Amino acid sequence: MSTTRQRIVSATTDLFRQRGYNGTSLKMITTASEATTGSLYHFFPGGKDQLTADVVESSGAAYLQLFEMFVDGAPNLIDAFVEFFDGGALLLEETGFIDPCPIGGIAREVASVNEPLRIATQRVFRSWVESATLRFEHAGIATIEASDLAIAIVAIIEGGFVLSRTAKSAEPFRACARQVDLLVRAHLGAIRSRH
Amino acid sequence: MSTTRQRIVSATTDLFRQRGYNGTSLKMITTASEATTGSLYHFFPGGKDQLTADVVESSGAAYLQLFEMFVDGAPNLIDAFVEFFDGGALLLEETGFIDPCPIGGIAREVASVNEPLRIATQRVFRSWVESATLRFEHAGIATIEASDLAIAIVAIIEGGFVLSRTAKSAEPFRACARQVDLLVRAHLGAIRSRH
DNA sequence: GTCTATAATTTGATAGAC
DNA sequence: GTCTATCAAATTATAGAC
Repeated sequence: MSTTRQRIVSATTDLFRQRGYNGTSLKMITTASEATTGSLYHFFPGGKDQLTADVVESSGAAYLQLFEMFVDGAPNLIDAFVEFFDGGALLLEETGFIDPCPIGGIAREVASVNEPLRIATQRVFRSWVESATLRFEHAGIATIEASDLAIAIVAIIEGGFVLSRTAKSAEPFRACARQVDLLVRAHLGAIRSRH
Repeated sequence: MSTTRQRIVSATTDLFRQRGYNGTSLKMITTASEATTGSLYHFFPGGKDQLTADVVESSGAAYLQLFEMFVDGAPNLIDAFVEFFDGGALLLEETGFIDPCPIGGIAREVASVNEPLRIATQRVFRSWVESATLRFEHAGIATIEASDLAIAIVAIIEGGFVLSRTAKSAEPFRACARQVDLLVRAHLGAIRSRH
């Protein structure tokens, strides 16, 4: 069984993935979660923004865990990213190209106009970049290059989602996957060539 | 002198870059452009969405022209992208990290819920990818790889903007620039190694 | 914890005079 | 082409009973 609070967060996450932050009203959220206004404000006295911060935090943590599962469960970095991007492409297709990740969209809408939410999204991106950087370093890539690579991959995932949603096709995201593969190989090749 | 119509489109573009599509009201637009509701609906009988389509189309064309200017004016592809990304990083800093490009944000907000606007953004992205692909082919890169590379670079630009706006720092975008440099070199290097 | 009613404001859009 | 007045609906949020 799911609690009212969980239903609200889950419905909000789904709505944000389809319609974005400003495109989602509290009425849509209470309807989709079968909760009342009273319940929503009981769990989130800070209203829409507090609820949004919760969505950002929980989605961010879930994606971080998913990423680490892929990388730490794969025999090597190359395979890990192939699997990870394959999963993303399938998810896009299976869900009719709604946004796999609500955070980038929220980030874009709030970055210049809502400082608390901007900071919440910044924290999430930083956690992803740090996690990926650490894993690249463990694979032998130097710190600075590892950080650059991690940032670029997060960026290309975010951008790839936008292109694929816009085209209603997973092909752009798959093209991004192939270029990430190339890029990671270039970094790993640079290690071998130093020996 | 600027016409009323131009002021409306320009003000809307700026507001979208700061607050997104759903975050911008017609009231904000008429205030910022010093136009009245009557004027707005005179030039855009289709209302907000027709105005948005105009913003997408004109911004898309402007960026396409800017990109082609950089590439066709540079001695080679590597230099062209270094200059292009440098310009993007400076723009971010100079404008206080508002979105350099309104299209990606609109695309994300409308992709699943507004089919005419989704198609408008799709057309823009396609025009960018086609232009870049053509130029990569002219540099000797095979068609499929050229297309993949073009898509990945558009994605990384969009994603890099999001990361830099979220961090209020141009550093993430500059990290993306360095990885694009590496990636383009990898593709050009693959040509030389075939000779 | 949940419910309904409602406040106060803002939204996109229209009408019709000038 | 521009202006003001106005509409109907939707918005976030609060109050207070249960």
